[in-house]
Amino acid sequence: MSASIKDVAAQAGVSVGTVSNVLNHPARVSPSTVKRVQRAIGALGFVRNDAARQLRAGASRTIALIVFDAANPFFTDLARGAEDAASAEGYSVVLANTSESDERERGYLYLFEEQRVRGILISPYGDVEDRLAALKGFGIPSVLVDRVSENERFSSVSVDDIAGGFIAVEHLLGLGRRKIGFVGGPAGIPQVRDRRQGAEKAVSAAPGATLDIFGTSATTVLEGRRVGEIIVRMAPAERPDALFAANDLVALGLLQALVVSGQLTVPHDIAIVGYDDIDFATSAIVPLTSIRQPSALMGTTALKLLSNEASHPELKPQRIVFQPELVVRASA
Amino acid sequence: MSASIKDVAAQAGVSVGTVSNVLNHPARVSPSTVKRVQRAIGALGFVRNDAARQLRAGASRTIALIVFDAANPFFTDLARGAEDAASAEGYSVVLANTSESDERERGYLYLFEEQRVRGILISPYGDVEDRLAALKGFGIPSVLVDRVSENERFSSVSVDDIAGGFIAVEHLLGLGRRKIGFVGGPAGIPQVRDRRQGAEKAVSAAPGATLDIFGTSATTVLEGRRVGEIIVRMAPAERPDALFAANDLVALGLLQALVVSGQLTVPHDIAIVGYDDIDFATSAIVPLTSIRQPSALMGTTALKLLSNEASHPELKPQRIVFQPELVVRASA
DNA sequence: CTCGTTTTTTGAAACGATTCAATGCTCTGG
DNA sequence: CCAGAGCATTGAATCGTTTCAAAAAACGAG
Repeated sequence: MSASIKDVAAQAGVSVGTVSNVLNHPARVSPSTVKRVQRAIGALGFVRNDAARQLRAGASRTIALIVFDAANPFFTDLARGAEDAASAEGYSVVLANTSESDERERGYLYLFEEQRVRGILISPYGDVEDRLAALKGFGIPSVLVDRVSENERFSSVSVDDIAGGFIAVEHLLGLGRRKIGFVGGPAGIPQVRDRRQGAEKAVSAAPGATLDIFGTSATTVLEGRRVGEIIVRMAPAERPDALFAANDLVALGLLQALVVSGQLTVPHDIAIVGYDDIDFATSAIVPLTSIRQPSALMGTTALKLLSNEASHPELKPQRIVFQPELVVRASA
Repeated sequence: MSASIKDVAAQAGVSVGTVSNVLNHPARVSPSTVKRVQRAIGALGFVRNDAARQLRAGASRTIALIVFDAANPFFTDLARGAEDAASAEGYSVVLANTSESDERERGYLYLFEEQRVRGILISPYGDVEDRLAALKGFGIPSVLVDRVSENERFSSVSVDDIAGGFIAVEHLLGLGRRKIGFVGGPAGIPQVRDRRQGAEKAVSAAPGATLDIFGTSATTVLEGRRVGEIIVRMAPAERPDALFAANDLVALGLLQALVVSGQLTVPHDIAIVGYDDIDFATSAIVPLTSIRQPSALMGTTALKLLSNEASHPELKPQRIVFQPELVVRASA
């Protein structure tokens, strides 16, 4: 259908080898030939067939980024960071969204193995480390983002979520709150687990403070709203006076439910702290106090790590941990 | 590095042709052989090399979705719709974000041509129709989303933005507002142009009503905030009493600026209507009145159209237009 | 047991690029 | 004028699949 390197060679009156050299090693070819070949390329509208190139050369210039919630601004920020770094290094990033589905996550890993991508940036949802290890064996490295590798098998770029949970709840305790609620789930997700653990640590250091757990099936606005409605209906004596949400989406959902109820005000009756400090946190009904992660920087860093490992497979996995930061606004 | 079809053939004691048949036309192969080959595949951890497959077979099973702002929830919703439809039809969707850059948009188009994707779903930012037409000539069809084709060259799935702009401003006029401001840009983007045009239509039908234009360099929260600060500083007599924002991100930015100033309340002093009805509109400081687009449905529809054209290239371009819907909340 | 038919399997030829040893040039110094 | 060095170019081999004509095997009917 479209022109091949052979057509270009014929048009320019040279051999296919020369055309390939113009494409890949222009210095090896005389300037006049380069010009002639480029004219032919332009005339025919020739575009390299990446499949053929990859088949022969072995490796592609594409990096896959797999996230479990592409709608979460934290991940879109992270993706932007990764893309910026990628285009600087000559890679392209394609994004895959698994929508919190183990099955889709496996599906995309399989697809990217078929495509022999140069590397994988992943914020894992399910249990995929064994799978990633197998891929590494076949020459496809991965870097985990927003999660550390269970046994140091992979490089990772993450944030100290335990510290994040700790400073969030410490802030609430500092405001005099004692009956803290943690809202988030599923419990299996490391981010959720760590943030909760940090919260527990802070609570156990404060005499008289308690931590109630409100589980969610996903960290979304919808689930936050659902839990918020439950909290609104609780007896005043049992109700928490502060909530720490596993991320800002959940926090926004909680906020909505409380405000809509008309019975509870934030932060007076219930203070709320979120996590991620997404753009929308600022423009919430009650601007959200949140824990900031350097999302774009994490993306950039992860991509650089990956690109490094792609060219030097013998490198030892590196673990990079950023520190989170409390951003105080109106909600707590 | 990884096992090839040849290794599988050797392991199973059959020819490569048979292995290929097991993979692609299992019915042609005897059940016992199928089983033997599958065992070999499992034992070796064989995964098809997509580059080789594509090279020989010509077409891939990947569809590209190119958007200019992946952080905009409207596009993530649309992407989700497209992905759902894609997995139902056996395609995979990879997402590319051009971040409102002509250059990146061209770069991704080139990449996807190199990769010979099966089709392209694009919400164009720059002027790319000629480029897309060339791709179509090479057997790569495209469908435009959230934008119609200038001269019916491509199928498109869009919303009647003129109608959307009209009902937004009509609503503001119905509230008694007369000094309307339109906030959005760049003016070249069709979505912005049409919404503004609809606004103008509504204003010109209302005696005594005026429309001021406040340009932005992008439809982002940041730009909305910038314009909001300008509006706060305007002399009361000159200030609009209602704002229609080109999308919800801009509207949220405006809202932030007005609320932060402490001098103007929404909707009392200034009413605001946004566009897209993103999830976060509900949880805004002042819940946002907005124009809803059926984003996920648009994604699904676009993908089906594309898949159709991929298998029947002779089909005439189709234009599907959805009607927008006013969602009234507190801000107007 | 043979012949014809149907089903299963084979193996070589693509696909379009890259690579690299071999060849063809053009100079330069002696 | 020639040998030798240094560039520029060539063209065949290769990557891992799919495809398809042809061979082989299996089966049934006579």
